[in-house]
Amino acid sequence: MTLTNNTFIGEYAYSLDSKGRVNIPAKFRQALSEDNENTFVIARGMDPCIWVYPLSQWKEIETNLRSLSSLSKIHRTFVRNTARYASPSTYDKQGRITLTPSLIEYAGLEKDALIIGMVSKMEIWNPVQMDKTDKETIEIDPAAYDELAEKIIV
Amino acid sequence: MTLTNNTFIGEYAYSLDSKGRVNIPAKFRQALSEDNENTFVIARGMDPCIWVYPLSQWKEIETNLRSLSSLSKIHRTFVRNTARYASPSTYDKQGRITLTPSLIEYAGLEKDALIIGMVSKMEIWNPVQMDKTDKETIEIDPAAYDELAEKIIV
DNA sequence: TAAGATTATGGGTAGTTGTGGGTAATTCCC
DNA sequence: GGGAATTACCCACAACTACCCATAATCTTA
Repeated sequence: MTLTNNTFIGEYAYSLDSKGRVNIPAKFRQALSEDNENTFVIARGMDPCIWVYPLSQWKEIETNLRSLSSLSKIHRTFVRNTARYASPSTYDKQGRITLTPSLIEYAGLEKDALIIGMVSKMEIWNPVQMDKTDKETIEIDPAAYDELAEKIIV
Repeated sequence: MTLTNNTFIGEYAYSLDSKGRVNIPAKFRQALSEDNENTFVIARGMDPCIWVYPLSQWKEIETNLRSLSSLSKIHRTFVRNTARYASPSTYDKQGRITLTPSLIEYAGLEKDALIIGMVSKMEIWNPVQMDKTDKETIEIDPAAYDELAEKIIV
């Protein structure tokens, strides 16, 4: 059963091998539309994890980045911080993508990798780090949730 | 895997050899469209680094520079500073371009060279200088940065 | 439940990439 | 115009990466 194109939900536990490869859940691969050419773009997440975009999604981000002028220091910095750690990765015959050493280090990945569907993209976490972040998040400001409630219906 | 034509993302650590040559990442070379004739234009960056444009991209910049009137002192200065240190460089069979001594000095390059994809162009940094600039960036106006982040959904 | 298909994980190999250095051609200067 | 210095082009090697195959575990289907 395939959900909407390029939409990812659910959580999967995989392992990172000695060559820096992780499996992409079969369901996620099936959800990828043809124009992605079996390719994702991996990048630094805002949290200590790796963000994985379908190629088509990333291209939209690139288009937006192109519209920023390098005369502005803030724009330059933003483009640099966004593009710098990003890297395309096509999955192999077995459905694995290769992560860069830089991103593996950033996310603190070791043997285990937790893959989480984030609807338009996915995240790769060290399970230990995920636990830690979960506990911190419990103390989220209720007022902030009220603000969110106005933007989104669940 | 090739992304969009003339689009550069990711970070690569290379070395500058005794002849002033640096490698262009293979992925970047593959992204170059045919009409660039294996040629880049190197120029002074706004930050202490070297900007490397695909030839076709540089030609667009030239067109834009033409539209600036020399009646304005700011325009004159901008055109002069931009054009003055710019120089075309075709990569050799091994994929390396030769940098000019003037630009090497401007960017403070020594043995190590950090190449950063900036979507429409790339930057060459001395890694030490990049670290320093990174730290300064923390003091960037967070409000302005957040505003950008809202315009561009990553 | 059994057989077949799919999925997750490990490892081998050939081709590509990054780096150093050598030689011929060109440019520059006296 | 001749010599020195610089530049452009070529070759070689080591390290790495992408691609391939193999196997075990899991899921699907008849």
